[in-house]
Amino acid sequence: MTDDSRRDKDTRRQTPVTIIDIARMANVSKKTVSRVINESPLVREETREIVKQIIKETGFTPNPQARALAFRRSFLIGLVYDNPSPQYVVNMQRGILDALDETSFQLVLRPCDRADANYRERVESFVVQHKPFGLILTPSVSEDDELAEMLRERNCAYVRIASVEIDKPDLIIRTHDAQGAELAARHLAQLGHKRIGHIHGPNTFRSTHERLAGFTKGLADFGLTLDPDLTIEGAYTFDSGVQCATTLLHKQDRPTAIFAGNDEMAVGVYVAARKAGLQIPQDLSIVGFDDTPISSRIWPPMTTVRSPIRDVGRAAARRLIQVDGGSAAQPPGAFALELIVRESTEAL
Amino acid sequence: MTDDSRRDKDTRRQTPVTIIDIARMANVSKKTVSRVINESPLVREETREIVKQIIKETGFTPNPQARALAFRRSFLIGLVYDNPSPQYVVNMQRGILDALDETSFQLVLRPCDRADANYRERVESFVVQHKPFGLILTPSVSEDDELAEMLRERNCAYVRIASVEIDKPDLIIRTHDAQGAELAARHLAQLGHKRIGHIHGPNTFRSTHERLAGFTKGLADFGLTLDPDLTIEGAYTFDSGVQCATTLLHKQDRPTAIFAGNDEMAVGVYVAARKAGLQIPQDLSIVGFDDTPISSRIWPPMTTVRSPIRDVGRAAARRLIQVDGGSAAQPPGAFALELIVRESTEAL
DNA sequence: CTGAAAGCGCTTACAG
DNA sequence: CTGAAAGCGCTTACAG
Repeated sequence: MTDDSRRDKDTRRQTPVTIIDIARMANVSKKTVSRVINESPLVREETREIVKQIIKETGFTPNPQARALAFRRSFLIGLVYDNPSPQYVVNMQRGILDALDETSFQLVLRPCDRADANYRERVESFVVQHKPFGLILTPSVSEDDELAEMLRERNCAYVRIASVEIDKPDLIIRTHDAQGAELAARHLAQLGHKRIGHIHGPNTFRSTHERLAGFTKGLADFGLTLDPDLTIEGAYTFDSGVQCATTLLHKQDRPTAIFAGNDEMAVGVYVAARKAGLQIPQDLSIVGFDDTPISSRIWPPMTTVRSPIRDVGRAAARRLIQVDGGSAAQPPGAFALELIVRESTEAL
Repeated sequence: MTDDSRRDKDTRRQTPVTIIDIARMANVSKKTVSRVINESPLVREETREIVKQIIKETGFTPNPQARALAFRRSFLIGLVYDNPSPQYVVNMQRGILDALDETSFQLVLRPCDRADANYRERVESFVVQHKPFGLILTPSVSEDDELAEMLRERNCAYVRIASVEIDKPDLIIRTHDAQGAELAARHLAQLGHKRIGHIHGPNTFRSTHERLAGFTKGLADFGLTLDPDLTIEGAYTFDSGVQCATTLLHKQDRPTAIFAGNDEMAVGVYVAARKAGLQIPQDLSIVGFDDTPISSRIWPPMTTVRSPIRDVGRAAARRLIQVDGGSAAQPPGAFALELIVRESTEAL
C-alpha cells in the first residue's frame, strides 16, 4: 500500500486525528489540548475557545484506550448483579444506558453468584485488570459490605443500590422498599382482609427485612398483626412462589390474601391458587412487588407495587459519572413507590 | 507517600508485575514474552515453557489497556440489539457471557433503534472510537446489510444471528425459524384445526417471512392453506398481540386456533380471548414462539416453540473469539427448535 | 496559564 | 528463533 492510498483511506476514517493534530492546528502544546479535554480550569478562556472550536471542526474524539493507559483507569462502567429476575436486570440496564448515552462510557455486564465462594475474587480481578471507572452494585450483592470494602481498598468507585443506609450517602442510591410494602399492607387491610400471608425474599437480602418491616407497620396501622405462621421465605423465583403459596393455601385456616415480595413469586401464587381450585380475586387476593410487565399481562391483571427500577439505574449511573456536578442530593420523595391497583385484589 | 510505602502497597496489588518484570525474570526480551502471550509459534518450546511458568507463578496478566492501544483494538465484545423482548435479550446476554467467562473479553451493551435515522452512525462511532474486538448482531439489526457493509469497511469483526443465509457461513449463526413454525403448524393441523390465524412479526424482519413460510409448509402437509384474511402483522409486542387477536376474534368466521410469532404477542392473544369471553383452549388454541419464562407461568401454560437463544448466544461469542479454533462448522441439527406442548392447545 | 520531557505497558516493523 | 528501537495516543510530574 502506498503512502498516498493510506492517507486516502485514513481521511475516510472518523478519528485519524489525534491530540497532536489539534495541538498543531491550535498552536498550543498537546498538554493544553489535554487540559481542555479534561476540563481543567487552568486554561485561558480564549485558548480554550480556540481549541474547542478546532476539536469541533475536526470531529476529534480522544482515544479511550490511550486515555485509559495514561489515566490507569478505563471508561467502563460495570454492572454487578445477582438478581434472579430477568425483568429487573433489563430495567436496570436500560436506566444505566439512558445515562451513559452520548458519553464515552460503556456498560459492561458482570453477573455474579454469591453462592460461588470465589465471587468476590472474580469481581476483584475484573477491577484489577480492567480498572473500570466505576461499578454499580444492585441487591443483593450491593448489600455485601466485604465486597464494598474490597472496592474501597482497590480504589474503585462504586454506587450501591440498596433499601437501607449501609454506606455513605453519596455511595448509595436508596430505594424505599419499606414504604412500598406498607402501601400493600394498607390496601389489603382496607379491603377487610385479616388473615394475610406473606411470602418474602431470601433472608440474606436486606430488602426482605425492609419489606417485612414496612408490611408489618402498614398492618399495624389497622390494628392487624402478621401471623408468623403465614410468613414464609421464598427465593424471589417463580418456583419458590408456587411452592410457598401451596404451603400457605393448604393450611387449616388459609389466608384470604397473599403479599409476595416480588412479581415473580406472585405469579407463582397465581398458579398455586389455580391448582388449589381458588378463584382470584374472589377466593384469594394477591399483591406483587416491582410492576414488571408480567403483572399486567397475566390474568387477572395483578395489583402490585411499582418500583421505579429504570429511574434508579439512571440515577446510579449519573451519580457515578457525576453528570449533575456529582451532587449526592437525592431529592426527598425520589423513587417513591406506588401501588398499582389492578384486578387481583378484592374486598373480602 | 514514601517510596517504601508505595512499594508495600503495590505488592498487595494483583498486577504490579508487567511484561518487563517477566522478561527480566525469564532472561529474555519483552518481545519474547509478548510472543508467548500472543501464542506466536516463533518461540522455542523450551523458552516458551520457562516464560509460561514465570507468568503462572507471578500471576501476571497483561494490561488490557496497553494491549488495546498497541493492537489498535480493544477486548470488548459489543452486543448490538433491537429486539423488543426483554427475555430474548437476557437469554442472549447469558449465552454470550457463558462463552466470555474466564477470558479477558468483556461484554458491552449496544442497544439500538432502527427507527432512529442515525442508528448506523451510532454503531459506527462506537466501532471507530472503541475499536471492539467484534460485534454480535441479533435480529432484526443483524439483517441490515448496510450495517454489515459498514462493519466490513471499518474492518470490524462481527457475527450475525439470523434465520437466513445472508452472509458468509462463518459470519452467520443460523437459526431455524422456519422449522420451528412448521412444528407449530403440524401440531395444530393434527389437532384438527382448519381455520387457523397467524399473527406474525414485523414485515421488516426476515424471520417473519421464514416463520410464515415454515408455517405455511406445515399446514400444506395436511392439505391446509393459510387464509390471508387470518394473517396479520404484529410488532412482536404484547400490545400488538392484544390488538391483532382482537381483530381476528371479531371476524365473522373466527379462527379456532392462533399461532403468534413470539410469546409476547401470544400472551396478548390470551388477554384478547378472555375479553372476547373465549376459553383457552376449549374455544381457542394458542401457540407461541420462544419458550420464554412467561409461557410456563401463564394460565393455562402455553404451548410454544422452544428457541435455544442462550445456546445461540454462546455459539456466536465462541465464533467471534475463536475458541474452537475458529471453526465455522455449525453441526447439522445445531440449535434445532422443538415444540413444547402445554395446555393452551386442544383437539377441536 | 502553558509546555517539554518522561512514562503508561504493551506491539509493530525491522534486523539479525 | 530472538531482540533493540520506535511507536500506539494520551496524562502525570515537574518546571517556568
